[in-house]
Amino acid sequence: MTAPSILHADLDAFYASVEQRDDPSLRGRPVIVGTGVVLAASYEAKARGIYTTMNGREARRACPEAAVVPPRMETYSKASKAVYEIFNDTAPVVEGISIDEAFLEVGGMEHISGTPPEIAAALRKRVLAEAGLPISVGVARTKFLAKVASGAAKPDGLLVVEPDREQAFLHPLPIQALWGVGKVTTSKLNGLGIRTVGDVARTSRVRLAAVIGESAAAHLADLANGRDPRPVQPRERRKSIGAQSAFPRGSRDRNQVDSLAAALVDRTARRLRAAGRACRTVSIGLRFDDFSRASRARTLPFPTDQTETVLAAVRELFDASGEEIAQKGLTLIGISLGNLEKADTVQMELPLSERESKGGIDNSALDQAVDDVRSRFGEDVIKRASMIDADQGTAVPTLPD
DNA sequence: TCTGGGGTCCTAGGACCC
DNA sequence: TCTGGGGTCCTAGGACCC
Repeated sequence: MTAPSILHADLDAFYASVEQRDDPSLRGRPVIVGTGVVLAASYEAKARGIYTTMNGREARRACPEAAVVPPRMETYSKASKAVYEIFNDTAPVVEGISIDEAFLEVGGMEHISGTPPEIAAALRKRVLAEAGLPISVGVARTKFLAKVASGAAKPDGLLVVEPDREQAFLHPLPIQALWGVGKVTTSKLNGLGIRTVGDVARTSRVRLAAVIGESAAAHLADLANGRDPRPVQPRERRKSIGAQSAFPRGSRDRNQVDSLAAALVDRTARRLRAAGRACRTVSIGLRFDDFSRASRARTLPFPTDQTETVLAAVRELFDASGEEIAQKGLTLIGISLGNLEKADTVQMELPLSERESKGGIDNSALDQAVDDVRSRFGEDVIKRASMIDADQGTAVPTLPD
């Protein structure tokens, strides 16, 4: 069996730790980040029963002595970048999972920086010294085991799972420890009398598949038996980008909804452009008074990064949901832009004369647009040009000569 | 516990293509 | 009285993650 060489590094109570780092008066005290809802709680607050997503009012009642601070997302983002620099300096392959956790592959580095447990210990020291933040690290043979190990090491700990201890470590854990097992899957498996990871390992794939489907069954059976062939690899670029906003129940007013949607589109489209990306699929998400949800999507025939174009699509989608919104009342709207591509396509609006739009197009308008783009951006920027029928949304591929 | 804001992945059916 | 089937794209919904 191969030796453990995968690290899972996970910053402890990340947002709260950043606050305690930046304000010494908060150290050693219960700290709650987020006013409306708890986004993060320091370990001192967790010890008093405070948890993430908890209602803010509830949290203050449970722990009146806690310091409640508003989130400072930019500061957390900066702190995360500093820690990722240390990750990248520590391992040749780093797979970022989120703002506060990552996998590191450190196999074959004995002669350079030591054994994986030694590297993990050094990493923890560096993150504390240079970023001022506590971090827990799990070391194991697979990603899943390393992740569970870092969780068991918390707070501010290091845990190495040796290959001959894997079963003893894993099997007593509740099934929620398995990646992909949440509330729904837990209750389905409990129905079969399955409560621990060991129970999953001892249950046949066929029996598992009968309640959770083929694919999930294979996945869980693998994890429960210590099989996890996924290598540590850098993440591909993000696949969607979005924003959402919740509000007090009962909003049905068309104008209110429209202006909030426009603000969300504006925010999201800015981020899209800042990332140098363009989207083809525009989706909206809705949550109603009764907490039911719905989504609508539309895929454009061309990629765009323009606020106006996205907003037009969003308005169409809201129009299609108008009746449902009026009936049920909204409590949340979200905008999501998917099918992201590199923003290397220019979309131009080209008004056609009535004769052209009714009686077929003679391409002279397109030629003109191609000339226009060439004069603005250079001779060889155009790889392909299409004409879009604005009413039907269909693209007519047309190659420029 | 009456529930934020950012994401990923999976399933399933229909359209459309060859 | 039945049937082609494989592949891709799109939409909608849902579970799950941090």
